[in-house]
Amino acid sequence: MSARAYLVDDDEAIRDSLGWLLESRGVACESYPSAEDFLATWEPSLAGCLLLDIRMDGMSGPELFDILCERGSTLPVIFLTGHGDVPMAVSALKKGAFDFVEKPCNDNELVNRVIEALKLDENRRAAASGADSVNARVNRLTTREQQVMELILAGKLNKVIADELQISMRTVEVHRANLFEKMGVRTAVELAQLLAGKR
Amino acid sequence: MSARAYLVDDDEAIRDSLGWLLESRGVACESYPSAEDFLATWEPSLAGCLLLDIRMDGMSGPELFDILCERGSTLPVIFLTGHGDVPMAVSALKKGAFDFVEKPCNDNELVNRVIEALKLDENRRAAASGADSVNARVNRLTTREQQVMELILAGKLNKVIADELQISMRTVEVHRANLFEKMGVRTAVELAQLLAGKR
DNA sequence: GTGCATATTGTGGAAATCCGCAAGATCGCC
DNA sequence: GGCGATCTTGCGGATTTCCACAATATGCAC
Repeated sequence: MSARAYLVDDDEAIRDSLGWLLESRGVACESYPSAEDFLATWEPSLAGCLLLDIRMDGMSGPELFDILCERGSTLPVIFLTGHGDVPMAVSALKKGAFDFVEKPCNDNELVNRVIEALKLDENRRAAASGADSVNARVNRLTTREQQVMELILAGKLNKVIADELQISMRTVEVHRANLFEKMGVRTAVELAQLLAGKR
Repeated sequence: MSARAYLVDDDEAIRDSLGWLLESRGVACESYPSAEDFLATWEPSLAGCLLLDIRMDGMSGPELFDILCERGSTLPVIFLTGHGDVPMAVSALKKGAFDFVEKPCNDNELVNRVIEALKLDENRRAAASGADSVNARVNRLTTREQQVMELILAGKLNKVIADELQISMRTVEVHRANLFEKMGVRTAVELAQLLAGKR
């Protein structure tokens, strides 16, 4: 499923006009008539951004946003509202909403925001995939190799590691070489930088 | 100068009442009748938070905020406004304002926000001082030592470093030992972790 | 000129790392 | 029982690091 704008609004006229606007600017778009409908479809891999009406029958926009956040969604959310409400805007933005715009709004502005949001999501996913590949590599390490890695990252010498793990230095050397191989690094420094901030 | 709430509002009545409210809750407070007055006093070392009225004679709150941001201020800013304006709230928060509250507002709420803002600033400064101490140490390194450090962080062996810098291995060893000493680390791994994310 | 910081190099030895070669033990799975 | 993954160890040599001792050169500031 490629990246697209997910539009959630209970007003069919708005879904149609906004959907047409976005498509006409080259932004793929998918519409949902209720928060519940979108929530049923949502999964963490959905990429793109979310255009969310505030007031809807059933679940409100902010309620959906809260639930998605709890479930680990990082989808940038642009709130749409017909009735200006400062506290709600403040609350939404402080919770991490991408934007909060009042209807009616300038078409160009809105499309630009959507494009910005799509770009943000793309960048985030690119960064996360890097982290994932590192995690995947860490998980391929055997238990012993992970233990040795911890001690290497603590800056300890092989002899000290051998002592702490109650094994011979030679064994430590073997684990060390194997885990470097698996992690795709050639020195302890590279390893430290690869895992910077991950422990 | 200890941390405090800086209150900027052109309405003397509000300065007095808000100042009294904050003081009565144990929050040190300092008032300014105009954005220009505060700007004249401001310096990067000012710690605490800023309570900023939107509409004022002369420079407006958002204008002051923009200028402070340009000058590198990290002071959390709470905007105060009497006339709800969603686009302005959105703009302020997206630029990094801490909060945006409408007057009149609940006293307890406001004091709580101020306390949160003060805590945020304190945490930020604590984190920054750690980073600063690292930067200070880096700055104490000589040019050559910094060059050698870069290459060490690139995971290169002393012999390679010697080759690239066109100096003897022995000299690299000397620089290496000296910079480790100055940076307060004992291994290249510790060095890499100390500078994680800083280059 | 003197003094200080910086940069440079050499010698030589102790300590540590890196690595190929070889091999034994355990454990779970088919 | 056999196979594969994992953990383990030893030997020996090449390579690298670490460091004390010793020394020369340059440039800047007082």
